[in-house]
Formats: sequence, C-alpha cells, structure tokens
Amino acid sequence: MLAEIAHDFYVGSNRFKNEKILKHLNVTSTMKKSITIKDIAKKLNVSTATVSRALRNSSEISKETKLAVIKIAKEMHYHPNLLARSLIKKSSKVLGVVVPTINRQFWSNSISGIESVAYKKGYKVMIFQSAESYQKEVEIVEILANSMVDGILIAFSKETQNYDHIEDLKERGIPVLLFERVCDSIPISKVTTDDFLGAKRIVNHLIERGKKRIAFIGGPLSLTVCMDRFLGYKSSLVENGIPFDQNLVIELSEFTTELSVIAFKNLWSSGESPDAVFCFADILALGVLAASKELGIKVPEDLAIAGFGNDDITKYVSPSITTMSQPSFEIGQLAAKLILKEINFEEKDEFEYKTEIVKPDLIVREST
Amino acid sequence: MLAEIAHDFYVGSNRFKNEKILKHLNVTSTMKKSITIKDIAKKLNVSTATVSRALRNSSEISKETKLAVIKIAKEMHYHPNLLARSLIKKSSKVLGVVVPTINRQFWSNSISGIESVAYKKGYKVMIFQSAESYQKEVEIVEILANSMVDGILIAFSKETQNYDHIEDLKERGIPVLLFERVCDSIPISKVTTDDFLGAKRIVNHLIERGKKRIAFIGGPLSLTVCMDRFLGYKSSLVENGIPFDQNLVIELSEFTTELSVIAFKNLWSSGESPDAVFCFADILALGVLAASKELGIKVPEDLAIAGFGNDDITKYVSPSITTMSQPSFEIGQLAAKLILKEINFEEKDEFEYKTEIVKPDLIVREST
DNA sequence: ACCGTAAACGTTATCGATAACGTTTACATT
DNA sequence: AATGTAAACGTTATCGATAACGTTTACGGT
Repeated sequence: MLAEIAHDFYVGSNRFKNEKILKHLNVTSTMKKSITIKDIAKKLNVSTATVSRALRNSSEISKETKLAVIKIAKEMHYHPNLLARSLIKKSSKVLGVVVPTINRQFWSNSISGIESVAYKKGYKVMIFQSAESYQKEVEIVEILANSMVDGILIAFSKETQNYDHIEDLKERGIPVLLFERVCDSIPISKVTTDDFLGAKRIVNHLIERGKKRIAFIGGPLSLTVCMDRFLGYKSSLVENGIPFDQNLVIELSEFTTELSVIAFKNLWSSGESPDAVFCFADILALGVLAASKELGIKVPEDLAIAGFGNDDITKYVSPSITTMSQPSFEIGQLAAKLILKEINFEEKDEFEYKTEIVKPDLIVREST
Repeated sequence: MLAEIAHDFYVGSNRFKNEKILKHLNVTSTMKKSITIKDIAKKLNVSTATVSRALRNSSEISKETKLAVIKIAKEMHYHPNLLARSLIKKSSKVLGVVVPTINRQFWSNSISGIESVAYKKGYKVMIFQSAESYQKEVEIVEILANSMVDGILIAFSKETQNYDHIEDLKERGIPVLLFERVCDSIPISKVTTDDFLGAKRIVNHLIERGKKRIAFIGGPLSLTVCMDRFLGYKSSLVENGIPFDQNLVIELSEFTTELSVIAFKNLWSSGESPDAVFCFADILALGVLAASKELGIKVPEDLAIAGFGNDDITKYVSPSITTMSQPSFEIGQLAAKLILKEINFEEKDEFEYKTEIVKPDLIVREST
C-alpha cells in the first residue's frame, strides 16, 4: 500500500520534472518522445548493454534474447541515434565534401562519383557549397571538423590563397583530400586533371587548324588549375613558335557565361582580333559563342572556340564546341577511394600521400 | 613524497589504460587527442560548467574567468564538439535536403535558395541525392531522422509512390516539407510550381502559333508534377477544341536528353507527325531539338518545341528554346522559410500546414 | 565432487557538452 | 547584527549508445 503510494508519487513527481525540463528546452510536451535502448531494456527487464548487443548482432548474446529485443524494438518503433553512436565510436561514417558550387556539371558529377564509392563502403556524404567564398569555405571546414566527419574532400574556392584551415585539419588528425582545385604547398592526398597537358593539347589542336592569334579566357591565376591551363596554353604557343601576347589573356573574376560574353566583346572591340579562343571552362566558351553570334562572327572560320570540361551543353549548341573531356565521375570515385584508404590506414604516421593525375581527352567538334 | 609516488603511479596506470582503450578503438596512439572542455577546466582548476558558460557567453560568469577561459581555449586549440552539443540540446541546427539529383539546374538552384535562408538563421544544410531511387530515398530519410536533423526537405524520386517514410517522420515529430515533387495525400507543408497553369499557358502559346498536333513528352504520371503538367496540356487542348490523341503522349522512364532523342525519333518515324512538342523539362526539349536536327526537321516551321524550367542551356542553343521559367532559387528560399517557421513553432499541434504555389513565366524564344 | 571455462548477461564508466540545482561568498537592507 | 539576495561558481544528472570489465550460471573434463 505504502509502496503503491510512493510509486504514484514518484511517477507524478517525475512527470512534473520532465515537463519542466521540456519547457526549458523549448520543446512542447506534444512532441513525441523518441524511443531509446533504455526504454527497450526497461520493458524487457534487461540491461541496456544487452539491448545494444542484440541490435548490433553481437556474439555474446543468446538467440532468444536477441530475437526478443529485436521484436520489441520493432514494436516500439525504435530508431538508433546516430549522434550518440558517433560520439562514443569517435567516427561518424560521414565524408564531408566542399565544392565551390554544385551548379556545374563537373562538380555535381564528381560528387556523384564520391557518393557511389562512399555508399558502397558504408559512408554517407555531406555536401557543402563555398559559393567561391574563402570565408565560407573556412566556416564549412570548421563545421565539418567539429561534427566529427571521418574525412573531408575539398575543392578550393576561387578566393582561397591561404591554406591554414587545411593545415589545421591535418593538425587535428582529420584526413583531408584536395581535388580539382588544389594547391602545391601542402603534402596531402590530391586528385587532379592533367591541366597543363590538356591545355597544351587543345591549343596545339587550334594551331593545327591554322590559328595564330589565340586568346585565353580564364579565371584567377592564383588557382593552381587556372595557372596550369594557362601555362599549358603558353607552352603550346612557345613550342609552335607563336609569340605570346599578354593582350590576348583575360582573367575573369567570376566563372559565368555572362561575364565571358562581356569580356569577349571587349576584347573584340579593342582591336585585338584573335582568330581563336581557348577558354578555361565550357561555360566561358559558351559565352564566347553567344557573343560571336551577336557580333556576326563566323565560327570556326573567323574564330575557333575551344572549351574545357565537356559539359553536356557543348554537344548540343550549334556549332558544337570542341573541348577537353574530364572524367568527373571517375575523379570523384578516385578521390573517395583515396581518402577512405587514408581513413582506414593503421599507422597514420606512415601513410604516404598520393597525387592522382587524370588525363583529359580532346573532343573535336564543329567550333574548331 | 607518498603523494608524488601515488601520483606518478596514477599517471602511469592511466596512460596504460588509455593506450589499451585506444588500441581497441582501432585508433593509433599517434592520433591527436582532441581538446575538450574538461582539459580546459583542469588547466584552470575550474569546473566544466564554468568553461561551458564562458564559451557560451552566459551571464552567470565573471568577466575575468570568462576571458581566462577563452584565452586558454584558444591556446589549447579548443574546438566544440557539435555532436555532443546536439545530443543534449536535442537540436542539431541542420536541415536535411533530399533531391533526385543535384545534376540539374532546377535542383542545384533550389538548394542554393534553401542554403541562403538557412545560413542566415544559423542552420546548416545537408544535401543528399536519391538518384531517383525510392529505396535510396527511404534510406536517406532514415539516416537524416536518426541524425537528429531539425527538419527535412524532400523532393520525391520518380519511383516514389508510397509515402510511409514521410508519415513516419511526422509520427516521430520531425518537421518535413515537400517541394517540387510532392504528393497530394499528406497534410504537410509544400512548395510547388503551378504546373497545371504553366503547362496550359505554354500549350496555349503553341496553339496560338497555329499548331494543332501537339505531342507531350513527360515522365511517370505517378509523379504529381508530371501529372499536373500533363493535365494542363490536356486542358489547353480541350479548351481550344483540339482533340486529345493518346498516341502523341510519351511517358519516359528517365529524365535524360538521350532518351528523349530516341523517343522523339520513334514518334516521328511511327507515322504520327506532331507539329509541336511540349516537353516536361528543358533537357527533354533539348533532345527533341537534337533529334530534329538529325532528321532535318525545320524548327519552328515544321516543329515547334517547348520546354519547362528555363535552364541556362535553352538560351544558348540554336534555335533557342521557348520555355516556362521557374524561380528555382526563390522556391528554395520559400521552402526553407516555411520549414524554419514550423521548426520554431511553439505548439506543434496547432501549426497550420501551408502550400505555397509559385507561378511560372512564359519565355518565348526561337523554337516556337 | 572439484575446478576450469566460456557463454550470457549486468554494472559502470565513457564520449563531450550542457541543464538543473545546490553552495558559497560578498554585499546591501532594515 | 541578522537577514535577504544575487552573482559566481561547483556538483550531479543527462543526452543515447557502447566499451570495458565484473559476475553468474551451466557444462564439461578429470
């Protein structure tokens, strides 16, 4: 009798306490309480460890209790809390990805490549966009690191010239990999395209077509990838005995078709008349093509246009655009495989950073 | 003296224990131990609560200790563990987004819209791709829910016809919002385009151009958005006294340009000769355009082509493609605002679900 | 019958951070 | 001087799950 009263009192008191807590946490009492292994344990009169073992398919448990636990877990609509698990396991089974934007084929494709490998190995992928902002990139990296992701894959924003945030990650023991937009100064896993050779190859092609005044439209040369393609362009000119002309080089502040249109128009009206343009990316080539149409320039007779990346669009515009194809999906796969290898490596100290360089292919179309 | 020995012993014993633990956790001792508030507390001889208060800018702490804590925190390179914080706060300040793919402008743009709003309110955004697979969509939703995200925004995969996973989320008290690819049967927040009206409008436009045999190329009609555009198409025909012909309706299994090319070629060679095609999406219109070129069909004279979505590419192909523009970025913003309102709503029971319907705009170009 | 052993569980500490609550101290009030 | 009060802290419980370790029980070997 007394025990019953005591029990009632306890229950009542406990409910009151819970409501106070809930109120303070800004959670209404209408919110559904989530089921934990404690609830299951209580219902079955076993310990939480037993429940945990049953649900993890441990060997230290009898078949009957395991089945009983699983049955009750289903009945109670139990869902494991991944945060709690990650906290104690010190591993979230998540890869973080930071790209300038997902709004371009190269990036979305490479992300799909990363995902395809990650999923197979039981990892999830968190995607973040830096929007080409250095500050945002740093913020994102901090968030990812503080969220205990197991590894981070980064393609730098166009503004990024300081790599302290990457060094910090290494300092904290978090595996990092750079892809496509990389830097030279840090010993670290990398996956890139052979931009120098790719650029050289396609500019060679322009020269073979008889072009002699070849312009280059690119982005900030502080980006290694931009610089490499620029150097490839320059190298091709030199090797073919064509004088390099700084006036034919345009450094855009943004990678947009609109800006490319404006830049090319300026170049054309300035009296410098190129007979070909090699663009850092297809979306820029698209701008040159659009501008050419407006200006009544015949492509490829009066102006040959070459891009880089082999975006779908280059195939469908008219004239279709000559470009270097990059296996973006495979680049993503490679990157994921490489960082997973680092993550699951035993002696971190002895891990040897590898740089994978993927070869691009020349795709000749109507614009050259 | 004794105390010192005891201390040494304790330290030694402790290190040994730690190494055993580390070994078992499959973490080498070379791994950097991360700094926690405990470490800071120990160094300053204060409690962890004090450290926490100092770092959270609490009022219940003196200025001096606060500054001292912050100083040491910086010196020790402290980084807060977001998982631990989320676990006790029961809120991760993360929004989960599930889309069929990020590889199309509409989706990547709407995600950018979601992000722009979320960031301003202190929320992060986790992006997942279902790859048009129902099973993967369900898995992703489960992962997101189990990761304690504060809300989930979903655009259904093309396969999704069962909505139990959404009902489950509601059951668990997790705010969900559907956008673009929605369903009718669940009371829930939604953001969509006025697809019926949009389709009607652009088909009206084709009819105004004198077209009478207008084909429709779309996706699975189980998708509400597909069905709505189909109904708009049909409605326009009926209102304009044009007989509906089932032979002119193609239901694609995938949203790809390649498939659209094949489908249109089949349609054309089958003897059914449409004088116009209204495509569910721009990438499909692109396929029809490519096929037309191959087949030597004059656009728009012999065949008018209309798309939906106003992807960048529609502006740059030749002839440029008439389409309905969808404010994808704004749709994302709306969706984020709506779900954040639900997340921060006091009495969940009384929250009224809203359905925002965004109007698309007709953009007439050369293809019609 | 005795002991060793291993299966099958319970107990406790832990992950990192924070909320709830208790305690101390200084200072003001009457 | 006695009491009130609030600032500033420490202690403890908690979030949910799991690892480490201790304990019980049954069973086999000798």
